[in-house]
Amino acid sequence: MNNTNKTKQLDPAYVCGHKDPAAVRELLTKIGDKWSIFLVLSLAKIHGNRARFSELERSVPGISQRMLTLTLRNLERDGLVTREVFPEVPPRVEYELTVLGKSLLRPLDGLVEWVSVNWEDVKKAQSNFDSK
Amino acid sequence: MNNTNKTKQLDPAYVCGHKDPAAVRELLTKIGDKWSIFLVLSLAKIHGNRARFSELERSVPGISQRMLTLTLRNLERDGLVTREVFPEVPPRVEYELTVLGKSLLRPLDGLVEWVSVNWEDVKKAQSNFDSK
DNA sequence: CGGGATCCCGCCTGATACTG
DNA sequence: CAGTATCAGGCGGGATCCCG
Repeated sequence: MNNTNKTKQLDPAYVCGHKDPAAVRELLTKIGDKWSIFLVLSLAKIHGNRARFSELERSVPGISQRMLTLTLRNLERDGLVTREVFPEVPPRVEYELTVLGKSLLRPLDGLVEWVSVNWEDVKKAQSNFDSK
Repeated sequence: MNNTNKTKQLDPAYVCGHKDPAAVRELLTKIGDKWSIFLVLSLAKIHGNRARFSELERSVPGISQRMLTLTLRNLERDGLVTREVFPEVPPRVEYELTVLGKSLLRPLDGLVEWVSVNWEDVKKAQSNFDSK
């Protein structure tokens, strides 16, 4: 948990002052990563939040084997997914969202919701900006 | 919202039963951008959500002039900030969060909150992972 | 003061090949 | 099947110079 606790829900100062901005930025960088969110969200919608390597590879078209591996490693390192290796032939490895990983889905949904509501405005602003 | 309901279940990019995945990813990429969030959050905590170029440069330590300019341009293009030039000598330019920009603070705060609560766990997971 | 224009390097990432 | 190893291209971003 955190120590300082001046919780003002929407006060911008809270956003900037209260918490280490580097940590926030680090998280957002992770989240902003193309493959990370696709993987987290893919796992989120899979039954049991669990899938093996090849399943994930198929469920995230366009991802290279390399990036799939690297991204999964990072997610594992961050404690967002678990990696379980089964000593079989051929080998089988399953990845699963942790409780921590699932908890991230909630704030993530907040952003997704924001996109649903405001994305058209953003696109409109963009095309308007570009036409000048 | 409006997009055709051709919900491709197998579309990897399809986000958890939500809208346009590319848009979500695009937003997250923007948000994940180091300087973008720092600028948005800086503006958020400034009185009137308004500041001039040099103020922002000072309030976001480490940002280069180039990135400040580029990032502000992008934010303006996305309709998140406005840019107002005053025909003076020396020139003065002020940037201000738009209503749209401010609305983004709310979901953003959700992530910040998540960091406050879970960041230690993430760090713990990381060091634990690294020590193996 | 608030940029625009260039140069340039590091790292991210994709493609390809190999392996337990 | 689930990776690792290696090479190469792109580009994000800093540093620098200049201008209205």
